[in-house]
Amino acid sequence: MKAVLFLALHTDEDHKMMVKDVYGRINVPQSYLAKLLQELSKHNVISSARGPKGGFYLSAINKELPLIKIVDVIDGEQRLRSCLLSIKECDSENPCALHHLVGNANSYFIENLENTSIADLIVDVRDGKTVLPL
Amino acid sequence: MKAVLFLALHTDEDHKMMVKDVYGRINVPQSYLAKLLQELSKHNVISSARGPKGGFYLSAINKELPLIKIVDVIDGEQRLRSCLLSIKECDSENPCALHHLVGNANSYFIENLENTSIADLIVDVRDGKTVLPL
DNA sequence: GTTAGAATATGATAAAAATCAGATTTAGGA
DNA sequence: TCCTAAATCTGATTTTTATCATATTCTAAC
Repeated sequence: MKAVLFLALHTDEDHKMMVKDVYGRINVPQSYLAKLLQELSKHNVISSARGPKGGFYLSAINKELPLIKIVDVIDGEQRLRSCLLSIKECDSENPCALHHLVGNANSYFIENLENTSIADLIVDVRDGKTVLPL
Repeated sequence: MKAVLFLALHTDEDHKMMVKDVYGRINVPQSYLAKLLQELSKHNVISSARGPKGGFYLSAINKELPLIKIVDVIDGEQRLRSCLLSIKECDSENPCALHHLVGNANSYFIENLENTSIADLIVDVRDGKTVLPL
């Protein structure tokens, strides 16, 4: 997530960045970051170009993607969507014991991830409304 | 969490249960469950008695404990309380890029864990309002 | 075309979390 | 008092996740 936002902030089709120029800026080990970015690239969440002048970057299309894409690719679609007690049939009709504790908090969060694009976030960062450190 | 709720439902000072009678009911490996229960017992979230006629159980006092205690003992206090981007200084004054996506969803959840006791949950289970399977 | 610089692919290692196993302590009952 | 049944303690093993290393493929520029 940090890496994608960082790339969104600093790259586009004409300005790419290599892993070795990113990992130090966001405090993520180089090799791990490389694997994550490759995974995101493979699933077309971010873009990449090989060879000299190559690197990772976010195209205009990439930047319009909802944030949930990043989560789904890296952590899997179940990560945010499964019941707290891992009960398959848990829903508002047949709620598990913890269901009401979450209430709509989780779906609220998921919907935000679905309705917010990468571009939306960097607007706020550029405006100084939010921060993206380390 | 499942184990504690299960114990809350089936035990008290006069009716204890051993790990071997619990793990199968909640689909948790015996040894892992044993370690978790010992940890909870050590921190007085649940009660235990050694020797014959011994076992784990929830005292009346245990049952009045807020659910957050379980999370804090097992996963640590930071598990639910740290910023999504792991930024130390992230708060509403100085929000990280993802801060508003969570909004009050997380604090809503945490407050529910703080304000709901184990006993509160088993009332609903006993009334058939919620389920506690596997 | 050749070279060099980048991502990509693949598998190995390290660290963390989950799980297992066994020795130790405690307590109830004969 | 002794035996047995339970939790407790400790460390080992397994599994998962994170991290590393390296060979391969692609591509821009000369």
